[in-house]
Amino acid sequence: MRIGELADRAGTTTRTLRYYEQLGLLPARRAGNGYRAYDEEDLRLLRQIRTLQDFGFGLEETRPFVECLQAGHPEGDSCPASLEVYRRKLAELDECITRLQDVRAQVAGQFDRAVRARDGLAAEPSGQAPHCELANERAKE
Amino acid sequence: MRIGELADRAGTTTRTLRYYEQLGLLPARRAGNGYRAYDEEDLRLLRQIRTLQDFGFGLEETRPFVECLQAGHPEGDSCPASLEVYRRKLAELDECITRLQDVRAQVAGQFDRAVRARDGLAAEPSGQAPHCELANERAKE
DNA sequence: GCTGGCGTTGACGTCGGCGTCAAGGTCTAC
DNA sequence: GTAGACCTTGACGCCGACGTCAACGCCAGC
Repeated sequence: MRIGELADRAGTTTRTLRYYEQLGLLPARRAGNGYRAYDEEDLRLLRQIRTLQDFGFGLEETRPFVECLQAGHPEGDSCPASLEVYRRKLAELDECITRLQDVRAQVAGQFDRAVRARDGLAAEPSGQAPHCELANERAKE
Repeated sequence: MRIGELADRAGTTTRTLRYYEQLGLLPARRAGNGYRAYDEEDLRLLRQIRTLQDFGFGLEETRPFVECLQAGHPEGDSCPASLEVYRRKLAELDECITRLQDVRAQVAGQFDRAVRARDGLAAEPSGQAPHCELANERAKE
């Protein structure tokens, strides 16, 4: 199977596949003419990558899963390293969700206050600003 | 007040202030020597921007708030355009949170299945992959 | 006058995950 | 033999919000 067909079957593009190869994530054998040659197993690897990406995993995070499959294990998550990535991701998701809920509450508060102010009902002067950390992390220092 | 002092007082950098000016977000008057000159009102504008940024607003989304203050209103969210941004942001947050919770459930499911498989308990062969849309939106088409 | 600490503009680098173009090679069908 | 559908590598573009460097101007104190 050549690159175009694999891309089509996985619902992605040739550019993406070359990029993955460049990262060493999805290496390809070569045919005599220099064309990349893939097989059904590569399609599995690729699908593993895409599935994880759909979950928000970065490409580097998918690497343990791919290597696990390449090592001959039945599933990409049959290896300890993959499970560890799952654990880290779950923690990350929890933190992210918590932060977003926090932000949502703060924004809703600001919104309500602003609407009440607009309606003439001068509530508390709003005190000080909420000063959160928010979604796309600024919680560096 | 010059750019360095304003940056210090707002806890940001001069590069950031020049960038905001470049966007037309925080224009500066000029002293005779070409130095940017700011006053306390600019500090307010800047704090408004930073507060919203901490909530995850993009710079362009802060523009209505800044313009509202510049127009002389008591608060950045005293104007309809700002309230509209609040509304959009709340909807965006809700969607994002929902999606993340969805992803979290799917990842947790995968994790549990993998752990059970590892422990020898061959549960259902896992059927097909979850195939979600996930956090950083891939839900394009 | 000279050092040091401010300021100025301009331009390139960063991060991820590719898109898009350019200039060519390869293979198949007609 | 030639069109056109594939493939190759290389390189630049994009998004947002700045960081960082270069090369220079301005000003205060010694």
